[in-house]
Amino acid sequence: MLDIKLVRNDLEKVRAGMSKRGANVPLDDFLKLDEERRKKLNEVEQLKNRRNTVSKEVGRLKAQGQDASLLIKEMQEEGDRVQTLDSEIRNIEDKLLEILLVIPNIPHESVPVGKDETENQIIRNWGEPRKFDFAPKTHDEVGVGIGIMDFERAAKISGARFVVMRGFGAKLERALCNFMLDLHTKEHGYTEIFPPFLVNRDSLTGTGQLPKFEEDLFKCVNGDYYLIPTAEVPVTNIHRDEILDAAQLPIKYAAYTACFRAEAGAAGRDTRGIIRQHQFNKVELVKFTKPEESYQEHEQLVNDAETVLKKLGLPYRVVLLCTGDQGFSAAKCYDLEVWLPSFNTYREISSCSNFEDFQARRANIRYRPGVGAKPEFVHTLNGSGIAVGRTVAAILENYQNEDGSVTVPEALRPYLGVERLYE
RNA sequence: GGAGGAGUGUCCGAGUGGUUUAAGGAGGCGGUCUUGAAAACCGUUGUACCGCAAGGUACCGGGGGUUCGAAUCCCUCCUCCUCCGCCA
Repeated sequence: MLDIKLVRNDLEKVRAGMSKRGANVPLDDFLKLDEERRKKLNEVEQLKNRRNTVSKEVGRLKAQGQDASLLIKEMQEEGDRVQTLDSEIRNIEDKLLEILLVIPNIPHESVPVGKDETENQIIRNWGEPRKFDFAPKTHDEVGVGIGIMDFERAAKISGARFVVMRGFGAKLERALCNFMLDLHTKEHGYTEIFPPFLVNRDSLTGTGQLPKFEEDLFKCVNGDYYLIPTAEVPVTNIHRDEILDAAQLPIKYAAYTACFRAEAGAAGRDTRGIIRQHQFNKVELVKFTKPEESYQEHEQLVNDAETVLKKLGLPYRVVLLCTGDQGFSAAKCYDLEVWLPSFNTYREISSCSNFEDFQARRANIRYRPGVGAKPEFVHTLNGSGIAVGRTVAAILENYQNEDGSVTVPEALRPYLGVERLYE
């Protein structure tokens, strides 16, 4: 959510930000409503002031046994006006909030202006895509081949975009989760969190998924619960409506969760394999920082996520998303893209965003800069550290052998207990 | 799911319609005293919104209502505790 004062006082900056994104928002309606609200607020507060004064006088008169019926009668009439104004103001505030909640964040100045993913900027590459002396298979061919993935039974049990992982496949998922959590908690200083997978509306509004992206979410039919699309939601909302100590910052959390996405609008895309599933595992990194430190923490967050790929020996590149490709809440976002031989290209495996105070304002997450100082909004950041399902796909494709077996990356051997996966 | 109890400021805690602009205590901050510290004493200590300012308005779990006036009365929702039932 943008600062209402920024919209009011620096409309041009907001307009420029929106146009860089290609977003169309009703800013003029907003300003008109805002002005109307202030006008009515002024009037009603004056009336209330009078009412408060007169009511005290009534109390005083009654305490002295005197008649106050004249004053009471007078206030009865004003009461109606107060009630009307109050409800009008509530109405306007609802509308203002409604608009404010669907305005995306303003991109940071370092973000390249562009309309879609073709204008993203490649920042750096790591590792050399392997040259195969045989025709590499797709990850699902490899997985099905060695009996660790079962799509047919998953379709029977649940439907399309699900997979049953079996034996060392299941163990590989678990090993990767543990490997990533160990890395981030032991070497990068994150505190491990295991949050709820079902959250309420307020949490999803806090991080920006609601009200605009309801169709991407799975909603429970009984109770006001949604399945989390990412651990970002429950973990960021841990500190909703809180005032944090400056000394605590930055707060760094790492969380494993399953993630659930409806993939509305992705029909026909990535239907093969486990690249795009309704349910997938992810280790997520979340930070709460002081505003002046968030961009430096953002770079470090990207490094922390990159370390996972480096240790696994998976070639990847870092991409800075352009204004038109950024998520709704982000001010700046880097994607990590891993090399997938069967696609003959890099595919997103991690997304690391700085939201500045956009989420903090929605979720009311503040900190006190010093003793007695006024609370200010923190900056929130998060990034995949990293998506487990896509990592499985990347390992199966990059580490496959001609006989259909898969070499286990060295970093994972202590977790899996074997050096090679085969049928 | 059923029955009962409870939610007050950073914390504890008083307060069932009118000087409550929320008592009192603890903690924090500032000061006096002291070589220093402790103790004692004095002062101070929430958030948001409107306003150039003076100032005003709102907030006692959330929302709505009654009333000239609500922490206090009514409705509704949420959370926590106790007991019962069910349950991994």
